[in-house]
This record gives sequence, structure tokens and C-alpha cells, in this order.
Amino acid sequence: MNTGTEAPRRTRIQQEKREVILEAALEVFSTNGFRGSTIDQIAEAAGMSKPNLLYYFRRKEDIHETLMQRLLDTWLAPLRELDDIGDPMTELRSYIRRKLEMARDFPRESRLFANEILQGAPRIMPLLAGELKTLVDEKASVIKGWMRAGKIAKTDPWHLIFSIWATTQHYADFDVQVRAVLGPNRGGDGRFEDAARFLEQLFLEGLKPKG
Amino acid sequence: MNTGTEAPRRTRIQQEKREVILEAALEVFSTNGFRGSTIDQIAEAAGMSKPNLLYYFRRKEDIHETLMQRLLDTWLAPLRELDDIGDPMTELRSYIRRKLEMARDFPRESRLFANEILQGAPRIMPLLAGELKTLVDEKASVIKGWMRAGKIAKTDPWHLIFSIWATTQHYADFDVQVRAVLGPNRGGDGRFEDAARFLEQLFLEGLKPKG
DNA sequence: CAAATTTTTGACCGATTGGACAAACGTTAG
DNA sequence: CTAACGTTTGTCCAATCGGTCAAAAATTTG
Repeated sequence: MNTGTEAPRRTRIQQEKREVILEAALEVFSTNGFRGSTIDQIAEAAGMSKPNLLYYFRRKEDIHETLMQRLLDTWLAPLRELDDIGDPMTELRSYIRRKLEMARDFPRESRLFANEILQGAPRIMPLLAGELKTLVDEKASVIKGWMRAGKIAKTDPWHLIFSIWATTQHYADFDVQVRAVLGPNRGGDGRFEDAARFLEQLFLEGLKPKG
Repeated sequence: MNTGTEAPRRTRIQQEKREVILEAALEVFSTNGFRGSTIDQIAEAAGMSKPNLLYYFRRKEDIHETLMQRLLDTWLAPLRELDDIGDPMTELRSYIRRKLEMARDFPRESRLFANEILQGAPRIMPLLAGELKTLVDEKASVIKGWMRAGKIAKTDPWHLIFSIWATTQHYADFDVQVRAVLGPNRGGDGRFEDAARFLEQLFLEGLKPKG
């Protein structure tokens, strides 16, 4: 019985070459978008001919789809780790830090995702309304519990999650703007530590002047 | 003397048709990106033939460039209004509200800008490092003054501005994701008011539990 | 080794793209 | 009316696109 969804058998070469292609495609897609990228560009970045690439992925969309599937798992991992049991402030601080680290270490993945959402998420809409919504709703309940217990200020958990996403991913998606505005002095490698300090203060203390 | 930068004389029809084209192009570019959009799409959305459109804008890039130039002025207007004289908390609250209103009322402009930045800002890089950086640096000084005066908590003014940009524009750029996660009940028209309430609390009070 | 299988590529195809062009059409001033 | 000027479009073109195919090259299998 073949359900059509099981992983096909692959040779060693197939496994390796598919990885090379996916790495190249991530680079190309994340900087040019799906329609802005050509199979030739990806093939060249992967160091092979276009027909050879199409031997491993039959269509351009297949590459993009595989990339998006892998992305979502790792992308949502930090939120999955948000733990009901832990100390709320510590958990939130860890979540913010992890998300910011992902923006720093995987900016291409972030931009790939942003590109997809920006254009209406035509290829992953079901995932957003399904898996993603379920996860966010679940974690929103956890946060709501913390609020009821008086551990953190009462506010909207969904918009809290949105704002953590927005602020952290900003440093990946809008990186060129951030660097341009900060200039050569402050726009160097230290910008992520500055951002981490700022976001920690923003989310955990706000802008109210201290006593 | 023709400096080459002065506005060319245009007939009434030219002025009108150029507006129609720019409106159509905004719609198309903001949902498909520059390379993902075709002149045919824009021409159809503008209700004219492709050669006719090319009579008003000689190249696809010219349309995009005109759009970006107009965009930047209106886009930075809220930040320009941030006033040294006013009450800091009131000024920041107003700035956040105005930016969120722009995300609500001009989502296409926001997405057009996001698309440009995501792809490395190839067409507006000089503006970012020039005009934009100057404005942000100037307003950062204003905010720094408030901090020195003890009016608001001491933190990094640049990253504060980044986080206001990120959180507000998120509701335009990632709108489909926001609506998908909030679901049909909470994802309706009220989501911007919810966001406004949340952001106001976040930036002005943080998450620290209230005594 | 030799046969079978997998991998690679050059050549090619139809569709779409941005843009050119000349001819037709409309409008206005004298 | 008519000449001049502004506007519109059908047709065409070269380049690029995603994808096919058959045949060659490399690898694995027996």
C-alpha cells in the first residue's frame, strides 16, 4: 500500500544533491522571492546544470515546498518550548532570546518566510490556519494562565506573541535598513546584543520611568 | 537651463492617466513584488493597453521608482511629527497610534516598502543611509533628551524606533498570518483596536505585573 | 568483466516577458 | 477645414522563462 505521502527511497547521491539544491535555493529564494528566482540561478548556485537539478526536483515549486515544510518546524520550535511549568518572566525572556538568535543565525529562513506571507501565503495558508493557529492558541492559554495567577500583567496574549515575532524577525527581514540607520559604528556585529538588551527591557519592564 | 531633474510639463490627460497607472501598479506590485509583477497585469488593472501604459512610463522600473519616491515622504511623516516640546509619553503614544493607523489604512504601501527592503533595498539604499538615517538620528536625540530628563526609562532610542516600526507594520505586512491565527472571531475589523490597546500597554508600561 | 541502473547534459520547445514601432485615432488651434 | 499635436493600439521582436527529451556518461550490481 502506497499512501503517496511516505518518504520515497533515495540513493546516497540523491540525498546529498537534494541538500545542495535546497541550500542553494534557500539563498536564491530568500533574496529574490519565488517568482523573482529562476531555476537557472538555483542550478548555478548549486553547481549543476538545470536539467540535472530538475532530475532531483521535477518542478520549481517542489523545491520551494520542501523548503517551506522544513522551515516551519524549526521556525516554531522556540514557541513550542514555551513551558507552562517554568517561571513566566524567565520563559518569556528565553523565548525572546531564542527568537532573536534565530533572526541572527537564520536570516535567510526568516526572509523566505516573510516573502511567502507578504504575498498572501498562497502556498502555506492551510498551515497557518491549522497547525500554527493551534499552537498559538495553546500557548496563548498558557500565558493567560500566568496572567490570571498575577505572574505577569494582564494583556492580550495573541498580540503579545505577534509583537515578539515582529520585533525579533525585524532584525532579519529588515536587516539592511537596520544597518543603514545604525551606520557603520553601531550597525556591526554588536547590534544583536543591543537589540537583545532593548527587547528584554521593553517586554519585561516597558518604558515607564523607574521609581 | 535644464537640470534634468525638474518636473516635465504634462497635459491634463497625462496627469490623470499617470495617477491611474500608479494606483494600479501599487496594487499589483504590493501583492506580487517587482519581479513578480508584469506590465500586462498593471495595464489591465489600469484599464488600458500595454503600449498605452508604456507611453506614460517608458519602463517598468520608472513606475516602481515613482511609487517609491512618493511612498517615502508619507511613510516617514509620522516620525517627522514627533515633537521635542510635547509630553514624551503622549508623543510616543501618538506616534505608535499614527503608525498603526498607517498600517491599517495603507497596507499596500507598507507591503511595497517591505518587499523592497526584504530584497536588499537595491533601489532605495542611498535614501536609507541618507535621508532616513538623518531623520532617525535626529529623533533619537530627542528621545535621548527625554531619557536624560527622567521623563521616560533609559534605553536605546534607535531600537525603540525599530520596535515601533516592526510591531505596527507587522499588522500590514503579515496581515494574512495575523488574521489566520486570530481566526474568524477575533480576526475581524476589531483587530486593529486590540493591537492599539496592546501596543500602548507594551510600550508605555511593559509586562511587569502591576503592584 | 558486462549488464543494469542511476546520473548528467546539450539541445530544444512553447509560453511569457519587457519593450519597440508605425500606423491609426482623437483633439485642438488657426 | 486642416495641419499639428497628443493619444491609443495591433503587431512584432529578442530575451528569458519553466520544463522536456534523448542520448551520453558514470555508477552500481551481478
